[in-house]
Amino acid sequence: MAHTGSILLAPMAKRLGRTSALNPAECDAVLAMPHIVRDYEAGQYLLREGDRPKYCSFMLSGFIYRHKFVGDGGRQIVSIHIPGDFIDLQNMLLDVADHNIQALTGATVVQIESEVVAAHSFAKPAIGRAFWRESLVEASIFREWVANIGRRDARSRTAHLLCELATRREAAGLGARDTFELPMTQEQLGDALGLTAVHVNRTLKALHDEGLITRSKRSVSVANWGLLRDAADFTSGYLHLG
Amino acid sequence: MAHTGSILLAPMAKRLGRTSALNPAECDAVLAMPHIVRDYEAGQYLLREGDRPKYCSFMLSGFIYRHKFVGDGGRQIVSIHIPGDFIDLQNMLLDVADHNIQALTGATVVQIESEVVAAHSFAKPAIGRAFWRESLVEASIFREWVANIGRRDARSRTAHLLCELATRREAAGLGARDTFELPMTQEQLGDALGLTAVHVNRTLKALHDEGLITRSKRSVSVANWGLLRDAADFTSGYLHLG
DNA sequence: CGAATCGTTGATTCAACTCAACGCGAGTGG
DNA sequence: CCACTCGCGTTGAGTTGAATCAACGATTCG
Repeated sequence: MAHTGSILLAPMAKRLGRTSALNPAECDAVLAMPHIVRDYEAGQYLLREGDRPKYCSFMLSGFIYRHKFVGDGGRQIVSIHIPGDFIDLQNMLLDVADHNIQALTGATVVQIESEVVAAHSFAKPAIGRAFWRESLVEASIFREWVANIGRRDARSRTAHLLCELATRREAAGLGARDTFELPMTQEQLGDALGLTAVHVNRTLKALHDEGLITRSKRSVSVANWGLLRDAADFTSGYLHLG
Repeated sequence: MAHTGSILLAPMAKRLGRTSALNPAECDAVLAMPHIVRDYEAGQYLLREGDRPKYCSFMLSGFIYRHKFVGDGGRQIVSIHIPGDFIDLQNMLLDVADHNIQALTGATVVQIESEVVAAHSFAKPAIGRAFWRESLVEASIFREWVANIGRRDARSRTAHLLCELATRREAAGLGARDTFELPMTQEQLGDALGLTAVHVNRTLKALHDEGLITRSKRSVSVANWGLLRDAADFTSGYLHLG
């Protein structure tokens, strides 16, 4: 179902306007982009490595993650997405997907044809800058993940992921950073952190015992932001929020 | 010294045309971009975290790498660049640099003001697509590095880096992939791989003893591409070369 | 020749992995 | 309504891949 001027694109326009100023005409152009809305079930794939993506997706609700498989059967989660994130701007100008995109929970996204995004981007430079910037911020997050996985120990690495998600959630207007739902299994956290599920369990327990976080089922609360941030060696500059 | 239509931009136009078709007018526009040429000495910084970059750089010769420092004094190299690579497209639309850029060897780059690149990108969409695409390919490489560091052991991880550099060198027209200069210290290789210098030494020795590579001083030769590729779990898809 | 940097190797330690068992809650079906 | 399964979390015991610590070679360069 294609819409025009749908209210469903308002969150996307808001996100683009978060760090890139859009004037009313540009904002209207974004809101008028033809799109479809899709719901995914937990575990469902949005895209698989080797596919030729046609759409750019923007998240309205749920959790979605992207991952790559490696030769020995393991896999690495390379990013975790929350409402307000774009999911495959990176595939927009690339023919073949180099990784998988999968719903972590039930999730709703709006999808816009890649060529429509490109057309708008080059028709109105402010829109193009906003989209391009989003893809550059994502690259910055990848760099931080490389550093996080390559050079921090399990405790610091795990704390860093929690700090990042808390900060991104807050920036997306999804609530304060001191309590948030994290519906990932410890297996999935391990795949994101380059650790085993068992070690994630022990690490979370240690963070809990130190009084940095509290846990219940699948949600995490930050008990002491300052201590967690220090443990994580976290600074938010790489998120380019400001 | 600003130039117009300089022969120095020919490699850049060639690179942009490698995967994105540019017609003669677009190609001329690229060649006419005002730019300066700069030489850096080994170890010199092109940009530091926290700086506000003004230029986009394209490499003509040498090796340049980008890295981040972490809290405990360690650092992580997040990318290694060879002639024909763009170095800070990612900083083009971001105000503050989130990492350091440093010359690994003596290096020559052409620098173009970020705003000039942006202006050309939006004036001629084919040029914009080519630049944007370059930044997306770089993001894809970051994703592979996350997976490489997070989920492969030292042997496979090290072999993977060698395969990547060999493949990128060949794609850049710098020579066959079976022998190439790698002027990095083992300390630097460790910082790129998330390993210690000592363990890099042992790992390279093991790859040598297995007959996968040969070494002399600071250069590496691939002795058996098939075996090295298998050890590395390497496939070139993520480089988006074709 | 001396100093400095980098590479090499051995001995030891440790962080994270592996293997294994058990607990627990949510479904599910007899 | 209970027994069963299944997925996930938790914990312990033992192993291992990589780090650490330390010493010594090799090369370059002033």
